[in-house]
Amino acid sequence: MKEIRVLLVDDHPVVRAGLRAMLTAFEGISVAAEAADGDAALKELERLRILGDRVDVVLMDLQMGAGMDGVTATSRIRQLEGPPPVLILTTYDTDADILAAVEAGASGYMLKDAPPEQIHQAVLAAAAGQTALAPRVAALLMDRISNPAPSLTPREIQLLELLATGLSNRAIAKRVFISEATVKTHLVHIYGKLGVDNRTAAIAAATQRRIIRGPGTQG
Amino acid sequence: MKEIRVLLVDDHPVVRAGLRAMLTAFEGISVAAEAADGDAALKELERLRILGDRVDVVLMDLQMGAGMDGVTATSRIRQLEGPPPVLILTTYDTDADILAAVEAGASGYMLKDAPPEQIHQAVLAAAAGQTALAPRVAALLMDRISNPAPSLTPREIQLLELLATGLSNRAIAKRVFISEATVKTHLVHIYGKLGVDNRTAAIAAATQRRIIRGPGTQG
DNA sequence: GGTGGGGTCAACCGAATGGTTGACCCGGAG
DNA sequence: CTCCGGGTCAACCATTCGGTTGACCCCACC
Repeated sequence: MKEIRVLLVDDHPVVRAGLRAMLTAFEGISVAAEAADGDAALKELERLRILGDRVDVVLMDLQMGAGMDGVTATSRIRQLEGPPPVLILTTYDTDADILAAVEAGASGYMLKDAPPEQIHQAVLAAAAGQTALAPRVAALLMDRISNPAPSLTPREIQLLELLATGLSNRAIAKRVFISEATVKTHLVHIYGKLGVDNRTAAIAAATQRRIIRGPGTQG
Repeated sequence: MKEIRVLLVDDHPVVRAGLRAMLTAFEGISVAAEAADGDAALKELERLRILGDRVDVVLMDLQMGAGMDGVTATSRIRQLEGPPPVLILTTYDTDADILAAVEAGASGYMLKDAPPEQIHQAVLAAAAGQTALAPRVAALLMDRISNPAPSLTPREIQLLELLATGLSNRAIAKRVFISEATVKTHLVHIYGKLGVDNRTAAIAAATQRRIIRGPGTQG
């Protein structure tokens, strides 16, 4: 049986070391290379391709402090010729992350607190071209299918972002050159789509669903 | 020179494996035991004590999915007789977290994305009874000293966090078993300290200054 | 034994927000 | 062409929020 060669992508050296130790403890798995962000991952893939080295699975973290984030890295990788399956291994099971990753072409989604054997199985499944979802993630996806995603208009998202900066309705109105009445109209629509009934809850909901970046979340 | 014996406390098997691999790669450091949460950590310390085993440093994650969280675990450990120094190793550099950890008796605060050598040095420093702060954390503290610290009370921070989840004054009042009037009083104090004049701006300001984590940023 | 800070609460008022209805314009889909 | 959705605006009203004043309790500190 061929050995499965894995590319680790995570910005934490600690986690990379952990994955390396954990995976190499299993028979038939080796770590081809490591990368700290999406850019480095793509370069590593290119480098290994030139060397004629095989990469059977990319193990990717979604949250990365600097550099290309996991979702865009995933989609970039999937746009290569004969791309390796990308298995997401992340800390959070929050909503939009998962959808974004799946849309980007991820073939699996595991959580970091999973026991080693589960991660092992997921890597095997991914290498075999199958899909591997953590139970919690699977449940979340099912939930999301039943609950249709609210699609906000660009204008609504714009107002939502201004909202999150702490501006009042009047201030928002001045900022985008519309009347306060219009701002309120938009907000009502936004509340309806997000299933909330006040501005702070809207910010919380929108941030949670990654519709906007949280207040103060710069960079 | 005596070998430094470390107790790892982290709910992620991956991270524990990583720390183990990373630390044991250095001379003079060994991993005495591992624990997945605060409860287990205390039990491990007790068990090792009975066995006559030494623990020179506790390496503790703050965020733990289930079981006792890192801050209370830290204070519990520091209440033991001849307690080992507790070195916090976590993902976030939020103010509230850091302050709480320091108050609980942590002797260091490192971030998980730190390079191995930095973590190594921090463990050595902690074992020697010194304080070790990640550069980013140290910078944050310095910044806090120069910048007239808004110095919110724990209660105010608590309300601020609830505020950020989108709760109304009444809902917050119910949640913490106080009257709506009291909530308003606290909010007025918070607005004053943050230099804002409404709740959304307070959330934005508090998030920006890392007094709280942004809405939807659960971990 | 004050003094002060933190936490609690009530009553009050003006301002802002939430929510509704109805209306107009415009551009693209059918 | 008609219909519909997005965007704009006005008027209205109930509710909530923002802010003040004054008060009480408790506890740590001097």
